[in-house]
Amino acid sequence: MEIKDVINTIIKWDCIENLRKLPDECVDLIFADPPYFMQTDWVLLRTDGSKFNWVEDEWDKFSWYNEYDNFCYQRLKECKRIMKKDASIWVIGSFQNIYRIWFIMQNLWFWILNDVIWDKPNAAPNFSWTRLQNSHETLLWCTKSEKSKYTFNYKTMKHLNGWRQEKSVWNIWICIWPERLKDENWVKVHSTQKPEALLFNVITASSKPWDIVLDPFFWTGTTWAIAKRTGRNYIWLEREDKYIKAAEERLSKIEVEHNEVNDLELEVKPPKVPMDLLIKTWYLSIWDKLCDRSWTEIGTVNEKWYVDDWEDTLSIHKMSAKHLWLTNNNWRDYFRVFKNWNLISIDSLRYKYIEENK
Amino acid sequence: MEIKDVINTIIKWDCIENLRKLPDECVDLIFADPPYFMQTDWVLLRTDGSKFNWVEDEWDKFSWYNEYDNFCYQRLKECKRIMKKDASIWVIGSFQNIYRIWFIMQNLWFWILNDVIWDKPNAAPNFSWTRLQNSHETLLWCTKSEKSKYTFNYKTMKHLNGWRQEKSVWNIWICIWPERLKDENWVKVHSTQKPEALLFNVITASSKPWDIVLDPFFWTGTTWAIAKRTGRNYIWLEREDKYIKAAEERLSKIEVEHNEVNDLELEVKPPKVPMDLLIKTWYLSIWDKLCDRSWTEIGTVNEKWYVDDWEDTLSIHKMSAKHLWLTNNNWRDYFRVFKNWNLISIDSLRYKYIEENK
DNA sequence: CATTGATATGAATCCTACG
DNA sequence: ACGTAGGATTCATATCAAT
Repeated sequence: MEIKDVINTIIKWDCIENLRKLPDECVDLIFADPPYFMQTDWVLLRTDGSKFNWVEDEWDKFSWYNEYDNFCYQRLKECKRIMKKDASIWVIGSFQNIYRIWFIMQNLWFWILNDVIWDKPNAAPNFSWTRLQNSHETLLWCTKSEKSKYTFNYKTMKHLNGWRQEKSVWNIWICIWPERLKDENWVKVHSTQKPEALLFNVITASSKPWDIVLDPFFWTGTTWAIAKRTGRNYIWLEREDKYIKAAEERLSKIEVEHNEVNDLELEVKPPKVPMDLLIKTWYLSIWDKLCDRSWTEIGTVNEKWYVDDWEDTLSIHKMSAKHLWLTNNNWRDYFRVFKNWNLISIDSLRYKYIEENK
Repeated sequence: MEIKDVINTIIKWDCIENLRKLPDECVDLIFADPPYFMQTDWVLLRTDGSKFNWVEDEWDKFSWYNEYDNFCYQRLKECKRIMKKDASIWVIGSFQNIYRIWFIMQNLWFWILNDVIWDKPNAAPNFSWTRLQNSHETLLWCTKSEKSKYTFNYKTMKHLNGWRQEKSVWNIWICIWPERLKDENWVKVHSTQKPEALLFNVITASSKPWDIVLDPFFWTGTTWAIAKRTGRNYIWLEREDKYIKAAEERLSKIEVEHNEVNDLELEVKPPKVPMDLLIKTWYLSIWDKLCDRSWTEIGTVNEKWYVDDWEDTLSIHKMSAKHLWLTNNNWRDYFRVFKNWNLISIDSLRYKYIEENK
């Protein structure tokens, strides 16, 4: 089976068997929403006597931890296999399952980047008064290995968060009508439909346009709806007809939206301005005297862009480290140059270079 | 060793050996703050060249996962032994360790009630644009077994939360000066001092006045400061002199505060006044007509304190269930009695009985 | 005295291209 | 793969000095 056969189409199949048919290292992002394993054999009543519609679907009936562990292990193992080298995976769960899941994932040598809390301001209340209202779920954001050069769109997320860096706690409303899918009898199609805002955050934070996104569990297609809208590709594994029908209808209404967020226009990396460039362009001259910020003379820049003090010739980092009594130093703002009767930091020369050479 | 020898005093000892000396089933509440097993073996400098100080203490050094797992397992096992039958335990951690901790606790057959997120609005930022800012920690609230009749002060927590149900996400500031303890050189005494607000929530939610509170790890005594102030007893295990000194000084300044929260005055349970008592004392009469809240007559109370409708004789719960088309019902407020030309709920008769027969 | 600006700091698996 | 050198970066809050 090849990627071109499965991309951007809906294919009805059983999850695990066909996951196994996908080629190695073929997807960039996985969003996995395994069943939650809630052990609710009892009927939970509201205090007014009406029945609370709990998760009671057939897929949530696992009689043993072992069975659940094995279920997740098999799928997560396949996920790891089909992930590209630098892909990342998000797994969502609650206290009933997420701790077991991360234990399984650690055994598979996934590497965790963050555990993210989905804080639900409008979560269902606790009717029994016996515990705290369970108002959050947990997402694990992991890479295939410690060495992965994963995608993280820092600036885009910062932009979406009012220009402050995005935190590990996300305040997002749970899915309600009209976003919530209902069937012809006005019954919700799926008991754990995830809100679009959550998937939007996941996809925006950790994927690029044209990346291939996969959801290995068989839900309502929120993942693919957002993947399509944000201009990502998707592989769609779906098992049950009723879900396929709802999702197809939903997807047909969605068009790709091009904008600065979806197209990652904010992710321009700042240019690096190395010492030799500053010297070549005469922002810094060989034999310029370097001082620290209190006008103490340290040394001069030589023709190899190293710094000479009275006894050593060292890289700019090693030299600042030496004078700070450290073994290494990355303090970019340590050195000053005497120019126009002022002390100017090398960093400000870099900014000047960038400003004047746009 | 007996409880009377260790209660409300500071005892210098090595943690695990002396935990083993405590008798079985002697504490009501445990707050455990194990080392987080941070694997930070590099140096991070701020942009001004200063060093970012994170946890580098010896107590967080473990050779590998199994050593850490064993460390936690030994202590949590002892915790379970010394917990009273209905005691509960809170364990705090972050993604580096909390998933391993819960795996260990599941193997010890602890029963989880909630995982609580401590959302830190003023957490340290992420300096390097590589991940989301890690702005939370996780607490696991567990009982010794599924059958525990643990303490949960629902109404008190609701009161503290603006009369809304307390959630599983707590927004609490990290501990800063002046709350943060400093030594004579103005250096923080401990790298991981927990804020008092967090401990206050834990103790208030899950313990009663005079309960015995234990913290099996050797920190700055925030747990005991709050335990003392809220009128709980404590057992204090401490290892290092510098921590003992700081904590003793801190504790000497604290006095028990009596108020409606600490004394749980809001936790008045709905009165348990059985039907027969209401009838014996003439708050309710045999043959009184029972209605629902819309004046529809349901039936009458008979001499055996059951309810007769036109066809059945059932307990008060089964009867309300029948009329609500349910298999069972615990809605205490369903039935009304026609008295003085008003409909009065049976519950309000119970309150009246309690009020007039104190 | 009020306001402003510089400085300090907190349980964080926190860089990357090149040779 | 690994070592090395060079370059880029943070948020909320509190304190304290300066204006």
